[in-house]
Amino acid sequence: MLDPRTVRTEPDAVRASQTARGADPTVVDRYLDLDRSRREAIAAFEELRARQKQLGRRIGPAQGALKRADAADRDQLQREVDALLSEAAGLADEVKAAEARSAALQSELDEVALDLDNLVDPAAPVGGEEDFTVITEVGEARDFAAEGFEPRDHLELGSRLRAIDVERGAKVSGSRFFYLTGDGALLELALLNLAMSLATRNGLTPVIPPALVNPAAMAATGFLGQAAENVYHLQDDDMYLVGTAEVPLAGYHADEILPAEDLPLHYVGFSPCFRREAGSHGKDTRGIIRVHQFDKVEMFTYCDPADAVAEHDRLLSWEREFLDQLEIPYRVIDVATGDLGASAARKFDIEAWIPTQGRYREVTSTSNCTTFQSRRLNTRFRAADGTVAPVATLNGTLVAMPRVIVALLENHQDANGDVRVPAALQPFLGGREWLRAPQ
RNA sequence: GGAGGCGUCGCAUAGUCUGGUCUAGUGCGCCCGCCUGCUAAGCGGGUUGAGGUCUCAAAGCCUCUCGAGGGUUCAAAUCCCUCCGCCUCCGCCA
Repeated sequence: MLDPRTVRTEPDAVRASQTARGADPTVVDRYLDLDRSRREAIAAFEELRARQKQLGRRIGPAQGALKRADAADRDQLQREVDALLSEAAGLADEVKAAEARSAALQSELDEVALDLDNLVDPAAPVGGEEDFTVITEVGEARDFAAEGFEPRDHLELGSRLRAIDVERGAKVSGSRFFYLTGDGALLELALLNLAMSLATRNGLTPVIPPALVNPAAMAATGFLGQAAENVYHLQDDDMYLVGTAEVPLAGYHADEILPAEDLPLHYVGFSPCFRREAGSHGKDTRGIIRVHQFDKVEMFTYCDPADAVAEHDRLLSWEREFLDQLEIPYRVIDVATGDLGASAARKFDIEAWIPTQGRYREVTSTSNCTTFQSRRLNTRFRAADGTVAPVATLNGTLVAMPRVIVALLENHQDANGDVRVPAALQPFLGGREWLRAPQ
């Protein structure tokens, strides 16, 4: 949700931002029209309501006087009370009508406001999905030809190691489900522990949140908008399965005013993630690149909006630190305006090199949502001078398990199909240097 | 799943039975000022959030806000309904 004052005072900037995203800029004008009508309706209602209150305050005393009155005064007072009551009754109807009109315009405005995406950061590259800019490339893709063997893909490696089982996943749950077994299961736990130790060393607070949330939490994070078709909904209980820990971490401080001295707040949540993957039939059908359920470690920051850009860089640096430790080649891209998602002003993706695909694939993503998300969540902070204002929120992936496992297996395989364990991960795998197929 | 109790402006509490004098009182905490070698005490004032209006801005004025949403009424913290949360007891259960 944008600040209404921004739309009012800088409509051109909002239009330009919408255009950069490939979204509709004329929403701004519909918004401004409705906003004007709404404010007129509020003024009309409040004026009537004030009159009603003034009138109402005279009724009690008048009735009291009537009760105590002598017979002589009674008729006169009775007439006065009756007059007051009938005037108040008429006014009550007007108030009710004016209030209804004002409420109707408010909800219309709220509806239109949903079509206004966050203002893009001027630093973000303008364009569509393909117009990202590459910020940096780290590490080098192995030359398997020079090493004299053809790399196996993650599913082949995972099956050989008895680490990944998609057949039984499909048997029990359907396509896009999988089991991690043996070293596969241990590998996820090792990645989790490495991530958590890195996060706590950097001062983040670990959180294990609920993965099932109510409609308010889901809506406030914006996932019931265009992403709604990818969200699992439990009809009987009207609950949603989260697609990321961002949802419960964002909802954590909803409707709160945080003391400025507590900021920035850094959380790191570990949760299962559920995604329906509607509309991606036929895409990434092999292996565990795209699945309906996986586990993820997600960072979430609440901060003073003035610090948001610096905090965004911190999240990115923590993501990079993690991949550096896994010795996986990757590149960092600055996502283009057309591919940001409604909440983000700017987004950096880290893409790991996947040898058997011969290209980079997204493994983590970090977004600066500025105050867009917090306005809907109603999460604010009290500055030193006592003023209250929306906080900025940012999120970033530390580990999305399946994709990191894919990158790890493929990049660290040897000619036999065994997989080298990077040094940083060894302490979390009982000191083992290799994952080898069981006999 | 069943029965009962509770939810008030940071915290604690009054008000709800019996609707209007609640423009929500009081204590504590916090902030400002006075007083004072300093500190404490004492004295005075302030202290929810949102929206609207006015304004360069502020002050001011108005409306809403007593867990949430509806209803009754000229008028709701107060009466009625639904929902949410917490507590106690019973049942079931990892």
